[in-house]
Amino acid sequence: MTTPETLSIPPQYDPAATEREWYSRWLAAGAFTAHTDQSSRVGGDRVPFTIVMPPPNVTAVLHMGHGLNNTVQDVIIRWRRMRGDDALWLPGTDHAGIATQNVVEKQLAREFKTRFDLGREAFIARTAEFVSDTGGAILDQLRSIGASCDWTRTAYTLSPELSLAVREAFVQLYERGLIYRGHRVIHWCPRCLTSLSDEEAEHEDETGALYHISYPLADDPSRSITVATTRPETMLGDVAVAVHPGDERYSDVIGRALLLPIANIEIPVIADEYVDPTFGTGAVKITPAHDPNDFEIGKRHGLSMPVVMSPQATMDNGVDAGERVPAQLVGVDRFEARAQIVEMLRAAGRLGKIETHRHAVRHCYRCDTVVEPRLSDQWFVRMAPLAEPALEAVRSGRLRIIPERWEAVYVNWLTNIRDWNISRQLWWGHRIPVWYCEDNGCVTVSRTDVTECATCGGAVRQDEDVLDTWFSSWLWPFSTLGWPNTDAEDLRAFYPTDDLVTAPEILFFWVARMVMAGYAFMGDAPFHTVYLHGTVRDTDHVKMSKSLGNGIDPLDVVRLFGADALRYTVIAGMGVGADLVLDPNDLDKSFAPGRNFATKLWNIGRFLLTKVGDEPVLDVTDLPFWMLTRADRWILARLNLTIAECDAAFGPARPDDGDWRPAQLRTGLRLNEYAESARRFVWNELADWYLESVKPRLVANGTDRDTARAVLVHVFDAALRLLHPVVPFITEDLWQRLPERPTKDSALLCTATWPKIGKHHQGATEFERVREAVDGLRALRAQYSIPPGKIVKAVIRTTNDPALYIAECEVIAQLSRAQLKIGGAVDGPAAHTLLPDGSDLALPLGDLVNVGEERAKVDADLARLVKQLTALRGRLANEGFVNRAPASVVDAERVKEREWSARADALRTKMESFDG
RNA sequence: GGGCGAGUAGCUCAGCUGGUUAGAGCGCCUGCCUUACACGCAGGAUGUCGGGGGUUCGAAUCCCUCCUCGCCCACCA
Repeated sequence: MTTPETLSIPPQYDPAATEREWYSRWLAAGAFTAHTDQSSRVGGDRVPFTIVMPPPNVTAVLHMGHGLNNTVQDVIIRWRRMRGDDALWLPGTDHAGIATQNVVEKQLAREFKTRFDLGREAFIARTAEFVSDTGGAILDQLRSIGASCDWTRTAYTLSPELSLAVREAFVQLYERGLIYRGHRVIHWCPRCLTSLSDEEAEHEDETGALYHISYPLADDPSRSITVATTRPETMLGDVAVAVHPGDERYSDVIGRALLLPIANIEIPVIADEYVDPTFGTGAVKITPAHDPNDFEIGKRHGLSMPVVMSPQATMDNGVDAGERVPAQLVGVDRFEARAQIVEMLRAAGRLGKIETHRHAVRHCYRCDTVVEPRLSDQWFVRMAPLAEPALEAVRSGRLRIIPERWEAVYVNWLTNIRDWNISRQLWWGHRIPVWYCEDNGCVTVSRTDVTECATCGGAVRQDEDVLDTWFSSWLWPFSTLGWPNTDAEDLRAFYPTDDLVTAPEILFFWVARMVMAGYAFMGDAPFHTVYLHGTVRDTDHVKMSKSLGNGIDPLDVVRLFGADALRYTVIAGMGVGADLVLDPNDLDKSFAPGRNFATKLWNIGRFLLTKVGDEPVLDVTDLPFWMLTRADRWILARLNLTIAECDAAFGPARPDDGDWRPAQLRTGLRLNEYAESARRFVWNELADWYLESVKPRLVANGTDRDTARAVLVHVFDAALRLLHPVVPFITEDLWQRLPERPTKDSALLCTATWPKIGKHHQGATEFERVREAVDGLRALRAQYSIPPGKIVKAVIRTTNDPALYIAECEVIAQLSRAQLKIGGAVDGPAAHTLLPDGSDLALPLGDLVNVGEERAKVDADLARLVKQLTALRGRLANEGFVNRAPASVVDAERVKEREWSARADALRTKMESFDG
């Protein structure tokens, strides 16, 4: 037998070594691997629970946003794993078309090269090499925060398997008439040299100018029409000026010609309902190739559509432009051209007033360049038919979004959905599976590569463009499981998945589109719950980002405090859907909650384990009622309550019968409440009360020691299970050190079962009376400034069953440092406290009376000063000025110190005489 | 322009469908290195729950209104 003293538990918890050790043991045991054949959907005996990880960009480096996102997923998946589900958390990365291409192009730029110098094949090879060298590093980083992903199923959007899915999806949609090639004005990034979807061109409010330009009538130069524009450089592409058909100011000029300044071209005045006669001058210049509205008007009126800018957004005579752009402007950047054209107009006397104007300008979401509307040929997905089932999913309760308020945003977007431009003029991505015949121009859309024209056998050429990155991401919940092979075991076992955890920023980019794809290709929603968490921000509430330099590297936090501290801080500190505010300049403070809790947990374990020893313990359920003390029954009851609270906070894992009932829509996944319940139990109940009260029982030999050991181990075992999802490493390490016990059901805590609510014992709340007595005594001690070391005598006179207090006398004495007498008279003056059960708690005062009064007086005198100081100090400390307090504060502090030290001396003298 | 969210202790935030004395962490104050833990223990202070109305026996919680922030969406040139 090993005696408690010989057990070796390091006094300091070493996160680095512990985390490395346990993570590799979990991996070695295959603890994270889901088992296809265990899924109840294919005849197994476990209900599947699946989360697909939002794939980070393959070249990404872990930041706090990832840390938060993946911690949430890990807490959920570990919870389900312990609940006995066939839990699958499927990890992977996204090839991230534009983002990755940009990274490699930047590398090339340092070598003074462009991708065109390399050519398409060499560029793709180089990018692929870069990705295979450095890519996926983020997945390794996720291991260090404890992510329990099934790494055997790691996916990548550009892998052969997923590329097959992409091609299948494209062809299917084309065959269903949902993909088409369109000729229209799209958002064009002149830096990335590609088109963008509406979602990728982000609005940003900017102060610009509204330039008024007068266009003279061709046949009467004395008259002119004034138009207003924020983009004068596009005037060279004007093909008309439009007015409202009912606008009397212009009724006589409709149909007549205007002379477009600079270009010196005649353009007509046309009438169109689109024009708002009350806005500006009521006349609008029409530039069909560089404005989506003008494009529509142009189509209605059969106007030509001259392109006057190059793809790089320099002025240029493009398609249909003739010589509109004068030689001096060709090649000039659009913003420089704007300035020059304004000057030219001024010189020609055609420039009117210039007003400052606030308006939204669209920017490229990858490089922030101002997007240029541009006429071109692109591939589009017809979205309205796809949106229908996605809307129905939310309306019927098949799909819930947490927090609920995002549902309205989701519905609004889907209701007003526009077609999705999916072609990108990039090289890094899935090439569009369309081939054009060189001879007859016929188009072949194919699942397999095409080498010759199907009709004429002539040479074919594949479409040069690649697909939007999100065209592969939207297939993620099923492409990663084996689709388009609909017989794939994983697909049958795990689709539909369960929860999707992500940030609201990609609700449209990704989440809504996944729902649409789920219905379009699998006939069902890809998941039943979308959990949208907040954003990580700094103390100024600015979103953390590497470029702003206000980020926190999660790996720094892991290094300093351990992964558990990071995880606990993040989970406990974040309400559902709320942002998480952390201070990048004070990691100690930001992660104190997690660090402190991990240390506390370690110390609880260290104490408990050394006292309990390593002989096997009894099963607590076998212990007869009479062997349990009040403290035992109380802590067992608190454990039951805590389990219930944790279960309630997590909520139902899935809807009972396919659809969520209205009452369930807002329940569950309150991870902060779960963490707080578990923390409160181990710290404020187990450590502060039970552990303290059980100390004497553990040093004495006999059956009561065994009872205490059994309860202690049982309760701590359960607590570690409850805490495991949020702090997996430290709980696993402590759990492994617990002595042999009948309830140990797994070699690893990681795969052990979630605690169940145990037997309810009679009188489980009686221990509360002990707590109240101790609280009462402690309060009296504080009130009368009794030194901590001094043992006082106290008397409890109870109208209830005095046996309760008698039996717990030792515990009360231990916790309050009082010699307790039950019943009897009190000699001389005494301080009294009425306990909640009606008992009278009396503390004989002797000489203490005066001390108490004096103390009360001092307190009253200084209360206001202290109050003000506290507030002021708090504010100053918070602003970092704690050492530079204004003189008045320092003075006030001094006064207070002097007062206190004088009074304290007097008190001390009195106390000493009392002690003697 | 439309929609949504937030405003609760010095700071960051919980407080769900209205019900004892409004909570936590950090910070602050007092006292303790009490052989598990000073990243701790014990005790303590601090809130006209953004302002103003209303509903109710009762409101931080429901309704109206105003103020201040933040986010999302949007083709008025």
